Amino acid sequence: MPELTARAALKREQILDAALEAFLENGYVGASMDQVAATASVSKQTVYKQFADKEHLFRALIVAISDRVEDPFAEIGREVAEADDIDDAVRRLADAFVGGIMTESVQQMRRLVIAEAARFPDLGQEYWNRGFGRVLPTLAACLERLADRGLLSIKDPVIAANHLAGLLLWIPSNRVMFFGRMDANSPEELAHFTEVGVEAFLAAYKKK
Amino acid sequence: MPELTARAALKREQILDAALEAFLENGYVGASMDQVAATASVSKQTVYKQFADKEHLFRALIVAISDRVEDPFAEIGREVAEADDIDDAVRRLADAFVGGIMTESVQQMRRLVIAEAARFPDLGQEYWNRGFGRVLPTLAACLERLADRGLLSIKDPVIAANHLAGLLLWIPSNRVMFFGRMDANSPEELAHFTEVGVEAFLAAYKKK
DNA sequence: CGATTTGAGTACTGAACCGTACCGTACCCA
DNA sequence: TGGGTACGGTACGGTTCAGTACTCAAATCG
Repeated sequence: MPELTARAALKREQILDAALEAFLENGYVGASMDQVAATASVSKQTVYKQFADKEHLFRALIVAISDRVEDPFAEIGREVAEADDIDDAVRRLADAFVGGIMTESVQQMRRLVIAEAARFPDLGQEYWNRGFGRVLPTLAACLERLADRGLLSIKDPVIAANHLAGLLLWIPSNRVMFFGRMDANSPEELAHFTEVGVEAFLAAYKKK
Repeated sequence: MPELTARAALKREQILDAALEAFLENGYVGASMDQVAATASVSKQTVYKQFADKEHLFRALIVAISDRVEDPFAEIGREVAEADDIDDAVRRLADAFVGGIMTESVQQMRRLVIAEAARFPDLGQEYWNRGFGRVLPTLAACLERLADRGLLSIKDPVIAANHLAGLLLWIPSNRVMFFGRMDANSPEELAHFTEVGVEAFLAAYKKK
């Protein structure tokens, strides 16, 4: 593992930022290494010193981004798991969930990874595992705890977590994916979809 | 509207078939017109006689495919709407729905359109409207009829239809999108996801 | 301060590809 | 049967782009 100098590490960040921009805008094939180097204010020599070729750059980018996905639900999850008002608890969980995922950057990455999943299936796997694969168990654990406390009625916590995600995200996520624009959902619509999703989840999973 | 000779129409079909294959495999930028012509067993001259350029070919392909989406739920929808056993009715609806959508061709097109939605936002719209936009109202109408007959409890039929779709498709569709392979879901898993999705939908929307 | 490394800028090579042009053949219609 | 059109094959011009090479200035280090 070659230790990078501070300067080299900085350049590397610049290159990855530029690569993110280029790949998001034009896809893997459409993005050019010249464009990346120019946007990064760096020479191609420097790019190719850090990354063997275009494919290595792309892989490094996806891995770096998916690593950066910190789990913002760990805290809200722990907190909500001990709440007493189940309606309010699920609602807060849903707000945090939707707020964290229906973001321009997350949705753009989602589209990019999907678009290249046929070319780089292992990267799709990787991104899935480090992204959703990390927040979903947290969500599931939270729901399981609420079930143990007698507030929800759940057979399979992972399925329940997926159902909550599907109820909340199916509509707005599809819109962004197909319409190609983040503003496919107005904030009011997003709030509405979240609300009716929460209601459906509670109707299905709330302890009677 | 220039009338096409039978021969020209045949060639056109061959070209569109080849274009579908090429674009699915390599995306818009990655697919080459030479490849399309070769796969179609046609000269480039013929390709460019029918389609002004690559973009026109792509647009024509997407429109042709989305037009081809006949509504296979109209019949099953009408039939199920008058059923008496609500559990069985929803289950049959779900089977038809999942069976019709979790198909290799549908999922591949879905990925392609999503991948190019940033480049061709209007095509994403078009595909959405002619695809989901046609089957979803059918589903909603069916659910509404079941609600009118006192078997379901539904506020907004379109939302309910979307919730059913989300419960059924969120997991397997995401798998295909990210894993890049259709066999990301075994038939057993697919059946399981469908079953638990139906159960959750019934728990949420069945008339008590 | 001098020597070595780093990197920006740029030019270059080879390949791929879009769109066009040309040629010779097969088919179609009068 | 003969003239014209459609078409397959192929070659070509122009452009883009990945990856390499080279020059020279600037930063780093002994």
